[in-house]
Amino acid sequence: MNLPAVAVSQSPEEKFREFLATRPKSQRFTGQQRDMVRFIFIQHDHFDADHLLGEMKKSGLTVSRATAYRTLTKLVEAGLLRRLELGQRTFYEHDYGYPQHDHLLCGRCGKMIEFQDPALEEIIRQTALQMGFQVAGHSFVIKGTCVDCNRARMPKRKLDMI
Amino acid sequence: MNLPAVAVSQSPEEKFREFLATRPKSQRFTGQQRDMVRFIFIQHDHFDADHLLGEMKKSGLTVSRATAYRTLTKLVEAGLLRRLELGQRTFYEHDYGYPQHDHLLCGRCGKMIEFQDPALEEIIRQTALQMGFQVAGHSFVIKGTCVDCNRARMPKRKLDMI
DNA sequence: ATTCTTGCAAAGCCTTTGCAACTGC
DNA sequence: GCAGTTGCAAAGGCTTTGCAAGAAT
Repeated sequence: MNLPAVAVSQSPEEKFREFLATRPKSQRFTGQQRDMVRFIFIQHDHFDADHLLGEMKKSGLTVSRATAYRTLTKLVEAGLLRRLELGQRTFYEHDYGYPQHDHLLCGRCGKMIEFQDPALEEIIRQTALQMGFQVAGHSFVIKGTCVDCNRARMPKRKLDMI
Repeated sequence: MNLPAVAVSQSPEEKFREFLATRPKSQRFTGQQRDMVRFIFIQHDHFDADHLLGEMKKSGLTVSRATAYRTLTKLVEAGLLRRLELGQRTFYEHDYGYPQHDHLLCGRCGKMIEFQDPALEEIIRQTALQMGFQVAGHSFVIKGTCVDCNRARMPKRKLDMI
């Protein structure tokens, strides 16, 4: 958890119930969905479907792969999760109760580091204006090597010399 | 072709030959590879493997799917092509002889619009500095609806009113 | 001649889907 | 009880790979 949370009045579970109830054709809130929402919002991780299934199973919760994918899609539609497309894999992270941000991705350890920069919004706004483009969203990932992996790779002296 | 090309002294084909010859274990330049390099650099498109195979076949050039993928990988390693990961698909575009830039992606027609903004470099530099992150590259895509698709969807009057 | 490349088909990965059984509402 | 959800297994879409035949140096 890198960035300060955003104040929200409803629990993720409540918000999801509400979302389901107010859909064009009302949808149901099931036990598996409840387990998933709770499990996902206990911790603040970036995760993919496979990772989630593994962790839930470890905790004694059972959800089928198909249901996991189907529910993740709904959670995104509900505004609870944000989808991150990295390479060929899809990752998810909290959207509800968490500020908009972007990521640095370490190619060595796979760690994702969050950051915010208001200047980015401005670039997007300006570019869109100039191009007559109507923005729906964006994806921005800086790739490289994180501090820890850098330190591990490079002798201390060399770092001092820089 | 949106942005002005960058002056280069070698043809893409020459550059690729040189790349192959100077690899740790020297690699060969084959007929299929030559066909691909030439074909790719005749036009300035964003394309994926499937699209490339289709267009080449139309032009009477034959390359197997496996070879296409293998050669595209080498062209990226050689610095001739840049890889763009969009959703689950991988796209390619010219890197050699073409300036660094980012993209707007229209969700309706799939068009990719290129743009440059020096402020982005600065954001990357600053963020990396602050996080002790060593940058290797980045991917930045603004998603939404392009001018043409906007016009097509919206009655003219409404546009005038804005 | 040697060693790398090609093409085919098979396999890999992640994700989606058809369908019968099941379960919220 | 009706309509939406689950789980299974099968299928999908894109990419990679093992291997024998072919080509570049």
